[in-house]
Amino acid sequence: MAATASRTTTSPRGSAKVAVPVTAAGECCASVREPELSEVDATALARGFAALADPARLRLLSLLTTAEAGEVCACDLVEPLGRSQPTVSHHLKVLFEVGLVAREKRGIWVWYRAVPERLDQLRGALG
Amino acid sequence: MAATASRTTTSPRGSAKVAVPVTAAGECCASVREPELSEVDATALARGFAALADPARLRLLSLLTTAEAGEVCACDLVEPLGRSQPTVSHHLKVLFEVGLVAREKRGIWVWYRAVPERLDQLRGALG
DNA sequence: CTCACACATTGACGAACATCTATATTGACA
DNA sequence: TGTCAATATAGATGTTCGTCAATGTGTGAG
Repeated sequence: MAATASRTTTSPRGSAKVAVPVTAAGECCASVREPELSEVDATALARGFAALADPARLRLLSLLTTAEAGEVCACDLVEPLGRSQPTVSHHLKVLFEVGLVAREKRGIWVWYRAVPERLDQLRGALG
Repeated sequence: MAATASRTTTSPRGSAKVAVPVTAAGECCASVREPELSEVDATALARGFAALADPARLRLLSLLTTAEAGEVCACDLVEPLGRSQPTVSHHLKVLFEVGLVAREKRGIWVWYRAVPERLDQLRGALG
């Protein structure tokens, strides 16, 4: 029950805006600053932030974004992370699936690099 | 095993940087752009992003940040969210505990507002 | 004092997650 | 072809999370 319709008491300042949003479902840049963020857009955004909601993945991103070569061999990510190889592989997969990192297989090794455009996209959703 | 030390094969370009970071543990603004983000900083950051990793909470933030009055009564958040009152209360608590929203009790009602500085802080951590 | 309402807390339950060990897959080289 | 190294996948396990119904807490009206 909205406060505006309740009791005989003084209502707490007119009810919340219900302005119908223009937010197209598949739009490029949903943001928290948009009125009435749709459930669909919110779910997509949440998936992005969920990928950032783990210390191991944040540290992976840190290692990748600050790598002077712009890319790092997966084999050089295991030890600094202090987790098992399968765990690191798992986290890299999560980051890859949400588009935060790209990978390229060269011979035996797989090289990972950050995708700054995707980071910017998520940053944009916060402001 | 780092690729640099393995086999007789051509090693994949010198091993990753191991530069000791200056990142003070309790520092204000840890970021993914910092080299060797510490586990402690990463965990703190991850907690922040975890609060953003849910559609319901993102929609709550959207409702709060775009409220023209700058604040919204909790009673006006339940229906637009399409979740039960206890669930909405739970999500507001999560947002409150990570500092993304502030609350003020006035009489029967509780008014919530977004804390843009905190949002900016998380945004800063991405760039 | 008592009732009705706003909001928070509790407890339960299923889903999702982080991590590990073990194993499969892929590519290089002898 | 067979072996070894780098990654990925599978399966298992303990933990965290989102949700709701039920209940508790506090506040204003009568």
